[in-house]
Amino acid sequence: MKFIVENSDSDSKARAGRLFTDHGEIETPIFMPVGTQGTVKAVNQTQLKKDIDAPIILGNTYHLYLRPGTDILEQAGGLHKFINWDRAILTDSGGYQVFSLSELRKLKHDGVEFTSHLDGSKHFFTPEKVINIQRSIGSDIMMVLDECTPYPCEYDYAKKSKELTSRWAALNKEAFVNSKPLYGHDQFQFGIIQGSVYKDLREQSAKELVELDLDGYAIGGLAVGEPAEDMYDITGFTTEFMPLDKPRYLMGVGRPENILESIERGVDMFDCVMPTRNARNAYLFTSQGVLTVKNSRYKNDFTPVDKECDCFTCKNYSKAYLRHLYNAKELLYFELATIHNLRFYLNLVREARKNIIFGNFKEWKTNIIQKISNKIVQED
RNA sequence: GGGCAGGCGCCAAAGUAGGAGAGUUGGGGCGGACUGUAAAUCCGUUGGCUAAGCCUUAGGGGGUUCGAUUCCCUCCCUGCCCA
Repeated sequence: MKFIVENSDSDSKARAGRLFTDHGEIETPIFMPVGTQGTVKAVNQTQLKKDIDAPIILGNTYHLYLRPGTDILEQAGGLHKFINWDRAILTDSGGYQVFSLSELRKLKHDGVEFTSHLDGSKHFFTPEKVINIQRSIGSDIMMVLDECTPYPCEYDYAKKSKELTSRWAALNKEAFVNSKPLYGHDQFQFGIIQGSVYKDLREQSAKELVELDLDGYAIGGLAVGEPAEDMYDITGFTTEFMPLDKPRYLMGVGRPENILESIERGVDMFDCVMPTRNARNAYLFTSQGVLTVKNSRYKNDFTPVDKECDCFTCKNYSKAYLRHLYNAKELLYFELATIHNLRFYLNLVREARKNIIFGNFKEWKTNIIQKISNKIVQED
């Protein structure tokens, strides 16, 4: 995989890079909208391109495997064709479902057994199987199977889990080498560094994965309930052991301020359900702070969600209208709110990139975080 | 005009063969949470006050009773049926 670091910030580890895939270039730092089931909830692919301008989105191996299933995906010619998306796709392996569906799975030495949340059927995921499914999906970036540990996590468990993840990663690599893309475009594979909040485990995990010479490396198992300071600390510590010339992906993160702090610590890629899920739950991000648009104080506020925002929603509609749509349970609400939040996230990382290139990332970051992380209480 | 069935908190209802209590369930309102999505979900709250207590409340008024949302009388209102 070709990845070039174009510019590094002088007084932090922040970098501006460019990632090349057969489905387009991705300027980093980047935020990748989550589209678990082959759709970023509430918005369509044209909106993702035109209104949000996302160069890459996520899909999920576990969910797509259960439904529609690999046979349908293969008949469709892969996920890109199936969902009519010609930009990049990264698929998570199902490792997060090991965590989030913990009551429905059993961890084994060689894989994980899931009880489908859809119909109760049993399925067994191994590193090899996860690669094969992702071959059927045809994602540009495939993630290795891992265990995303919960928080808090005992040291001994974190150690065992990290060992499991490293062992699986080697098997992933083997399956990767022994298989081929199905649809004529290249696919790459990222490893996932685990180790909970324990630095020695993080270091070992990073080294073990780097040894496998994968196309990129992710930091997993963070943003699962630990204090933000721990997340920053572990992130900054872990990137020290990640190759400079490969993309670094912090999985599942996060709030806008989390992303900026992690960019400072050397991370290039992010994903999170927060902008999409929170949009659906009336929580909107703006340049002046966060707001809950369902609150009664907005019932006659006919100004845009964010005066400084250039998104379709802010250019055309008011907070009062969004609040009305939300309260009336109108479907247009989800679309407008999701467009706004995703545009905000993508604009934020684009701005971060500019400021890294300008060389004043840290100063910009400090100022912007102060503005965007407060809760708007007064009318602005 | 007559008969029958009803009127319970913002709304719609449940319940009470008289007995704990501003009191059940939905909805609505209000507030909060959400971090590699089992999430258009979940949680809290929703009479008043001089608030670990007190006051006022089940269509209005009156009665029986130690005690009434529940029983009786009367008036008002709603729905259905008959003239």
